[in-house]
Amino acid sequence: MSVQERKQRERASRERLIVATARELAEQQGWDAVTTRRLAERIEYSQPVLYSHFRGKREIIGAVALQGATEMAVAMRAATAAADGPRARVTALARAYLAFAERHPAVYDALFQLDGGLAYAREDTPEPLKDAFAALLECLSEVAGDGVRPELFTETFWASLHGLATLTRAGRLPPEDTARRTELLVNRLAML
Amino acid sequence: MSVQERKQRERASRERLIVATARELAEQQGWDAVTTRRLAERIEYSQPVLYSHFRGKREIIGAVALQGATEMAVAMRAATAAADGPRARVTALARAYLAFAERHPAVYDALFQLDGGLAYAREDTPEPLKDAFAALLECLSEVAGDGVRPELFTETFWASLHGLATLTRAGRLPPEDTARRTELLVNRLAML
DNA sequence: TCGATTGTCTAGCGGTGCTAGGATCAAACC
DNA sequence: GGTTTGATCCTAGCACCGCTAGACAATCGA
Repeated sequence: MSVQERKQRERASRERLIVATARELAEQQGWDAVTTRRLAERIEYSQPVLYSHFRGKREIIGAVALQGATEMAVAMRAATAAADGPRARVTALARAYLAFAERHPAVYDALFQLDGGLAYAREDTPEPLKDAFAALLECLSEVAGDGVRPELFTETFWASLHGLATLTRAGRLPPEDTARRTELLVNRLAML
Repeated sequence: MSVQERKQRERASRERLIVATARELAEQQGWDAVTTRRLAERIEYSQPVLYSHFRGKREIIGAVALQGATEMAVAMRAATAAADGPRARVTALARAYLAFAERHPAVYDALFQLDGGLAYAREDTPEPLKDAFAALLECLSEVAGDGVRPELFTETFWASLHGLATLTRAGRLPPEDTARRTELLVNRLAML
């Protein structure tokens, strides 16, 4: 029995290696550079091995996205926990969100821009994704304002941050005024 | 001379055909389906002909984006012109923007999601792009509020709409509440 | 009429995601 | 202990991608 268990462990470890390598490659050179050939070479296995762990490239992106969601939730909670009062919390959240997107562009893409084959905003949504949304919700609920469903407010606030993050990174918005735009968003959207 | 002119006309006409066909194909089956081979087949020329008009696929996307920018500017101005008062104008603008993104997803992608090799938010930004932003600016200036640069307000409002549009279309936000989110955005961001 | 130019095509390069089928090797059974 | 069985992994290859070199035909200017 112990032999089988060892093999299972090794298999699980190799799967983690694949995800970590894919993520590393994506952060270094962008997702376009993450080809099955390059990925296979880096983990020192042949291409078909990837397909014994994942259905295809899409699922690998999905795996990176799930990892990223967990980390994002942690980052959001850490940022808000360190802040005092609703206003400071929302500001910290917004800044932390944009910082995460800027510092981990590949993970952010896997989460919100690419197709990782994951279900969002549904009952069968994977737990890490639900939890990342919950982390936003926890902070934003207290500033949603009267008569506005916290979920709806969170979605809207999140979408605004997402727009800022993506347009800035794609060179559609000049990066200098990011802080001022963020401030404007917080001032106007949050009911303090 | 007239022969040369005729040839120039024919060449220009073929270029329009390429852009129109690329756009059509993208609207029907998504940009992934727009391959140089398929595109060449549809216009009934060989692949290299495309490269005598455009440097590559990226430039074709860029051409579709410029077309789209012009149409978007027209659509935004039409929507705001038909509305009475600042509030109605902003609401109309927001709805028209999201409607445009939903009805012309491929054009929207070419404009704001894909790399068409265009410069944004700079001096050398192509005129259609500047004008599309100007169309937003015209409407949003009057609700920017005191002490807020209209350009900065427009960028922020635009980014929020962009976030809503992309997250909704990518299945990250449930589509049912789009109207309510839009309403919330207008109510909070615009100073009426 | 003859070279030069222009326009277009066929064929092919190196790359992509993905898979069929064969080799290898360890565990299980007689 | 030798044989069979099953899991594991790799080589090789498919159809497709963006893009381009080089051959060929048609047209133009002298």
